[in-house]
Amino acid sequence: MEKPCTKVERTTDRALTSSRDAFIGHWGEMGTSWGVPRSMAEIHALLFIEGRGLCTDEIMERLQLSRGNVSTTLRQLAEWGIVTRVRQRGDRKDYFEAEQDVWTLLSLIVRARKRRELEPLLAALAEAKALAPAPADTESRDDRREIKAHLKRLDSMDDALNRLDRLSDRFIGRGGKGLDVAVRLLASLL
Amino acid sequence: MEKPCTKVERTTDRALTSSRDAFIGHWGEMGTSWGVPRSMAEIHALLFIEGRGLCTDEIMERLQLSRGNVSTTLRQLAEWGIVTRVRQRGDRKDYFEAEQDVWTLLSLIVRARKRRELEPLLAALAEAKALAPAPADTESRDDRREIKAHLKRLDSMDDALNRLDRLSDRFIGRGGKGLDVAVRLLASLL
DNA sequence: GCCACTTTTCAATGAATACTGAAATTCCAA
DNA sequence: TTGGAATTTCAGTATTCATTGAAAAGTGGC
Repeated sequence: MEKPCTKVERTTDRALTSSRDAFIGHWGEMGTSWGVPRSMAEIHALLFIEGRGLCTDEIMERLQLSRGNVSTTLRQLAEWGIVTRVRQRGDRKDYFEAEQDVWTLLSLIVRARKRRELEPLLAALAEAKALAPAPADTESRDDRREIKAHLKRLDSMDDALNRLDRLSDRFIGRGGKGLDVAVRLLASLL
Repeated sequence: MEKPCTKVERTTDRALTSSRDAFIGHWGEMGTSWGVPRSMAEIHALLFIEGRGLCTDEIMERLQLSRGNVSTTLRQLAEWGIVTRVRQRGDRKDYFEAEQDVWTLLSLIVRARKRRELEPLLAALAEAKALAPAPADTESRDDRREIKAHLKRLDSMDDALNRLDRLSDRFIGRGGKGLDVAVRLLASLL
C-alpha cells in the first residue's frame, strides 16, 4: 500500500523533470545555432542540470541516443574540460559530471573555441598577408594604393582578433574566475 | 602588342586575387564552424576584402553561387547591418558594401546573435524556472534540498547570461566603438 | 501603363553532418 | 589469465541544412 506522500513525491518529480527537460531542450536548440551538435548540447545540459555523475546508459535512456553517439560525445566534452569522467570504485562503469560553475563553464567553452577556431584563423590571416604583393616602386601609383588598402584591411582584422586572442589568454586562460572578474570589472566601469 | 607594364599588372592582380581568395576561403571555413552558412561568410568576406560595392552578378561570378542564394544571403547580411545596400543612380542594380571597421563589424555580429539567440535563451530559462516545483513545506526534506539545488543551477546560469546581456547592451548597443573601448580598457587593466 | 530588367521566393536537389548499432577492443575483478 | 562488462570504433544510414534555378513578383524608366 502506498504512503500518502507518494503522490506528492510523484508530482514533485514530474515537475522537476519537466523543468529539466525544458532546460535541456532549449540548451540543445541553442547549441545547434552555434554549430554544436544538438545531442552534444543536450548531453551537456543533462549533466549540468542533474548536477551528479551519470553513466552512459542513464544518458542513453533519458535522451534516447545511441551508445556510440553518447560515448563519442562524452569523450569530446571531456577533452574540452567541460565534463569530467569519474570512476566509482567497485563499479566498472564510468560516470560523468559537468562543471557546475557557470563562469568556469563559459571560460572552458571560450577556450576550446579559441583554440579550434580563432588561432587557425589568425594563421590564415598571416598566410593571406604573405600572399599579397608588396607595394613596391615597380607598381603603378594606383596599384600601390590598392595594395596598401588591401593590406590595411587584413591588418585591421588581424589586429582586432589578436587583441581578443590576448585578452582571452589573460582572462580565460587556466582557472575559472577570470571571466567573472572581467565581466564585473567592465560592469563596474560604466 | 602588349605594353611592358601589362605583365607586371597581371602578376600584381593575380597576387591580390589569391590573397583575397585565401581570406575568403578561411573566413568561410570559420563561418561554418560557427553555424554561419559557408556562402554567407564568403559573400561577406568578399565584400569586406574588396572594400567597394559589388552587385549580385559580380558576386555570383566570383564565388560561383546561384542568384537565389546570393540574393537571400545579401538580404540577411543587410538585416544584420553588416552589409549595406547602395543604389547608384542611373543604374537599377543594387550594390552592396560591407562595414569596413572591424570593431563595428564585430559589434554588429555580437548584437545580431544576442538578439537571435541569447534573448530567446533567457526567456527559456524563465520558463524552466516557472516549471520547477516550489520548495514548499509539504515536500520532504530531501525534495526541498533537490529543488533548491535545481533552482540554484538555473539561477546561476540565468545570472551569468543576464550579466553578459546587459554588458553587451552597454558596450555594443548602437554605435561602433563600444567594443573597441571595452577591449582596450580590459587590456590596460591587466 | 507597359516593357525590360532586377530581385525574391520556394519546391526540389544535393551535400554535409549527425547518428546508429553491431563488431572489435579494452579493461578490470576475481 | 580469463570472462564478463564497459567502451570505442566505424561503415552505413538518416537527417538536417545549404544551395539551386526557374517561376513569380517587384521596380523604375519611358
